[in-house]
Amino acid sequence: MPSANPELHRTVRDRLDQSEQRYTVGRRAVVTALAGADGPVTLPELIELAPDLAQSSAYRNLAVMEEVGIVRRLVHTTEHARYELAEDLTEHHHHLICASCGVVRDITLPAGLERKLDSAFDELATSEGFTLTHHAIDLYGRCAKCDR
Amino acid sequence: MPSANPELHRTVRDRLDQSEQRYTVGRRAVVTALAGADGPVTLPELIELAPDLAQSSAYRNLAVMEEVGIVRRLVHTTEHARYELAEDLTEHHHHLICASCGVVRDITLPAGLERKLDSAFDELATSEGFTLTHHAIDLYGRCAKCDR
DNA sequence: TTGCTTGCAAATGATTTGCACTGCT
DNA sequence: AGCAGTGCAAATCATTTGCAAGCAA
Repeated sequence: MPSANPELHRTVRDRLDQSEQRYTVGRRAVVTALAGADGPVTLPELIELAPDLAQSSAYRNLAVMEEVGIVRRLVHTTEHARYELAEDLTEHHHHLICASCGVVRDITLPAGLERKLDSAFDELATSEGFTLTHHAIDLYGRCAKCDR
Repeated sequence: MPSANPELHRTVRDRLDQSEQRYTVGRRAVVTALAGADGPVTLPELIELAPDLAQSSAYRNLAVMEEVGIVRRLVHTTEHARYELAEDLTEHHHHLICASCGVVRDITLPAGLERKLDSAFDELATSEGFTLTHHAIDLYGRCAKCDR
């Protein structure tokens, strides 16, 4: 997160309060570390940023704060990895993911939109010094079955 | 993948040949299973679709075929999960990922583009019976450091 | 034959959990 | 005091690997 929101800690505390959770030193350390990083952080990185925190506490605090909506964990699934055929063997597509049951469905965007995206993405990446190879878009929601 | 490409197996065999790899029964079973699924598949699912395959062989075949570019594994990182603050605590952003060194940098798209995407995504999801909550876009490439 | 592939069982490594202790409230 | 939070070490679970046997070139 580029710039730390000054009210961040207050907001976090409020949100924890609402869930009858405390804003402990360890949790504050996690939030501060995440807020100071310029991208999502792995657990070893987090512990490097907050060396006083035990590994297990880091995991536990992350879990609590994820539950309460303060932290986001970036993986498609907690459990098993997912595999698919390479794109040049199929066709360019993206994923529609049900946050409730976990199904993942392939979807295709309109060609015009994809073209527009490609150039926008390229421009952005170039300005950051990256050479792009591909992109992935995940849409999260609830599927018809889980929605009722 | 909705419909199985009839030349799929030929292409796969060619690609394996080029890397001095064999197209064995087990590998064919993996490809057939992936081609028949309507989305990316977990390992337990794969084994259900190809029951004669031992778990370890499934993993090994997936690894070989990923190496050769036949299979794609959908995870942000093989090793540690990554965490970040929830979006309502920061701001809506996406990720620029270096495929070589693994760094992940936050990026922001032009507001106009985001708006356009939102409506396009919503429309698409709705037509599939999904109610969208959010989306994630990952741009993959090589960072300046790894690129030279 | 020669070497890649397989299955099984054991090893590895990230994440989780039991338990006793510490520290808020 | 009472209970949530912590650290440590042990447990779990997905994935990987060693090894002996099977199969293709």
